Amino acid sequence: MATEKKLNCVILGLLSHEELTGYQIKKRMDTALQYFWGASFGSIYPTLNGLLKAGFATRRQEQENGRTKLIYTITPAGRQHLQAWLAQPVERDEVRYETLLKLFFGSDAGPQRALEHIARFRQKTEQALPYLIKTEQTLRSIQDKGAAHQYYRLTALFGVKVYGAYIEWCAEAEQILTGKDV
Amino acid sequence: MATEKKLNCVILGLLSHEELTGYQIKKRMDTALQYFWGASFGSIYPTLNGLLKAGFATRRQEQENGRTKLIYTITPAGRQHLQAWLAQPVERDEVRYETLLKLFFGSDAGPQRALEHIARFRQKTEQALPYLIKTEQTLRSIQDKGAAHQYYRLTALFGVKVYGAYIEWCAEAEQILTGKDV
DNA sequence: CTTACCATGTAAGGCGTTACATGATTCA
DNA sequence: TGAATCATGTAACGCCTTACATGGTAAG
Repeated sequence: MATEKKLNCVILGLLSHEELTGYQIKKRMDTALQYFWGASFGSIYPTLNGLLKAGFATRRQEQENGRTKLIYTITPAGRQHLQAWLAQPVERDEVRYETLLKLFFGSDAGPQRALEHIARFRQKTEQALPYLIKTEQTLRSIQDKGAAHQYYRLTALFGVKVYGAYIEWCAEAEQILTGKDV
Repeated sequence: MATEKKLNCVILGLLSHEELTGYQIKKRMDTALQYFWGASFGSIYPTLNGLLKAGFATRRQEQENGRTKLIYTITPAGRQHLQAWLAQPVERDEVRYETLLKLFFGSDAGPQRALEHIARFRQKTEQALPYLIKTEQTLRSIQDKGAAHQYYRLTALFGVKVYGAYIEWCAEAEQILTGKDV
């Protein structure tokens, strides 16, 4: 079956928990999945159509205050497909840190430039960290109320750990670049 | 100029340090850049041709034991282009953790499955970590001999920190899933 | 009244992977 | 002699982002 398209599985996964519109799916990606997966509207809507055609989801229209919503629901076939994918080993985790690229090649540009890149990286990280910490704490407190919470918590914890490591690294990198390093 | 293609910059960056063949470039990506950037031959060779056409690199042929090598060298225009890119703020760092996806949606599949995914993730991480630690230590010891080493060290240190966080997370996640968590 | 948000989609174009195709050398 | 490594490239195909296109509602 030649490597399943991941976005299919992400969306199927989200739909396995609750009915959603395309717009809401995008919001989940920008919040709960933010630190480990992302997608744009331009890929979400066509993917939803693909899911429909494949019989993995159905949709219905609803009006809410004059706004038309297309609400997607996962089908039994969709659940089955998702479970099959979930059971398979991970093919590949991918990272692409442009920040590290700019540091790796940054010796000619000098420490000032490197420190700027690190500062921006730190800022983004520090901005996202409180959300992650709060999410992890919330999920911890309710993990006995619904099996899924424990699994969400796992991923939030990952974010907390990794973002924490980012911040530590920023501090050490700054020390090294300013010569305050041992 | 509509967002520079990153692989151009990665390759230009590598060439700014030393002359390389396409094959060697691939090797650098599989070792030194491994934990923050990757690319396949199918993208490297066409990109090298693009660099040639753009005037950012030149190449010459050499024979070594009957093997034909095409060795690429960065041009002044290439260096200038690289420096301009280096000076611009990072547009986006990207991560895509399939492992976390499988955990996030993994409640129906149960803890056993989740633990398997974590075990494989841990294994890959533990396998790569010694290389990172050794690299960081080596670069630390020689960072006064050549400015670039300090910048390499920064990225190796990033790898050490982040992979360390991965391992910590694996341990905690296992505790949570096996109910040994507080 | 205007900005932000809710809501859905298409089109163009770029980027990248996989698979294919070829061929030499080195080492066990 | 067979496997691994060195070495270069193309073609098909898929996936995704950006930009475009549209239109309603809520809040300040």
